[in-house]
Amino acid sequence: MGRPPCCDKANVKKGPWTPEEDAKLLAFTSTHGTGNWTTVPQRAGLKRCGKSCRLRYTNYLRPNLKHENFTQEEEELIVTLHAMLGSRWSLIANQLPGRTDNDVKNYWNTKLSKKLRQRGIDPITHRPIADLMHSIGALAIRPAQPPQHPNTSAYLPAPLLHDASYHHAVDVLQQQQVVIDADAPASPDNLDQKPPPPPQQLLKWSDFLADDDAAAAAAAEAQQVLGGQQQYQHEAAVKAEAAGGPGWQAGSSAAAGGGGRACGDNGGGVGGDDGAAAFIDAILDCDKETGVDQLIAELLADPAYYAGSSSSPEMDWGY
DNA sequence: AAGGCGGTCAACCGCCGGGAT
DNA sequence: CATCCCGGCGGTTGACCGCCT
Repeated sequence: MGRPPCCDKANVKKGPWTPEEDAKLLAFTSTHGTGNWTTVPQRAGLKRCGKSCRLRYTNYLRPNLKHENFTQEEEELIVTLHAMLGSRWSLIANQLPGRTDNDVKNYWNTKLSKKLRQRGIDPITHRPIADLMHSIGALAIRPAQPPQHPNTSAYLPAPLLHDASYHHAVDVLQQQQVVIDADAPASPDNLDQKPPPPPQQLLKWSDFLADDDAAAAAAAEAQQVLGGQQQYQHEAAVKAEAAGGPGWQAGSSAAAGGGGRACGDNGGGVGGDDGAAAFIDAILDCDKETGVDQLIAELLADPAYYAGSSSSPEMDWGY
């Protein structure tokens, strides 16, 4: 059971907002600010739930919102950030001035994911669908392998980038002596738990597990370094595992970290209202330090990445 | 002209994290 | 430490609109 409703639903208006309601809310917020949304409806003379007021304001009435179409630059940024962060729309929206998380989410669901699919890219993993099908086919002829470790992210998806680039990114990080297990310091026990994958195997499910686990753990490590602003989804994945459910979804964003990060100090702690933006900035900074940003840029510019793209090295979304 | 259908997007719902008490 | 409350988030829904037949 979740929390009880935040307001008396019987006496609350639902559905589309009228211009009068918008005017009331705008007048109230312009004079009183936006604190304590639960009291806003009453004080503003609205028969609305406080959450509804907050949503209406943040998604529609807030100053400096853009209402025009997304630009190509914004599209590219969304795709890049989605590859890195998964469906963490608020973080992505923080990098797009004037856009809300709802805007970005809707645009992704209605436009961008379709474009990616048309290009032969799986919008969830950002991998070529052909690769995924190949992997599925290869898995289908293998005997099932139970998870080797109780805390493994057994259901994490495969790396989101091209395997070669993904593993290159991991190599880069490992060469920098990145600590890849955030939950426990590196130790012989941990090494025992995660033996290196045997070489010369074209595809092995446990290889994905090891890499994803490492990527998720490294992302969590980076998160710790960044000041714990956001609880990384690796934890959620572990929790989901412990609860008996698949942790792949919760861990997907961590795995989407592009090979894990544990960069140095990014200029102190991250906090306050700019925390999320600073978090993204820190990730991007880390990518620059490790060269992952270059990898992503190369991937996005690579026609082969967008399987249907025939010629242009740049992203051409025009249809 | 009208009904079906799909796309878009505003709004709602339920859950979670964190601060306050 | 436990509980309550609030803001925020992501997923989902449903109304609306335009296009097609």
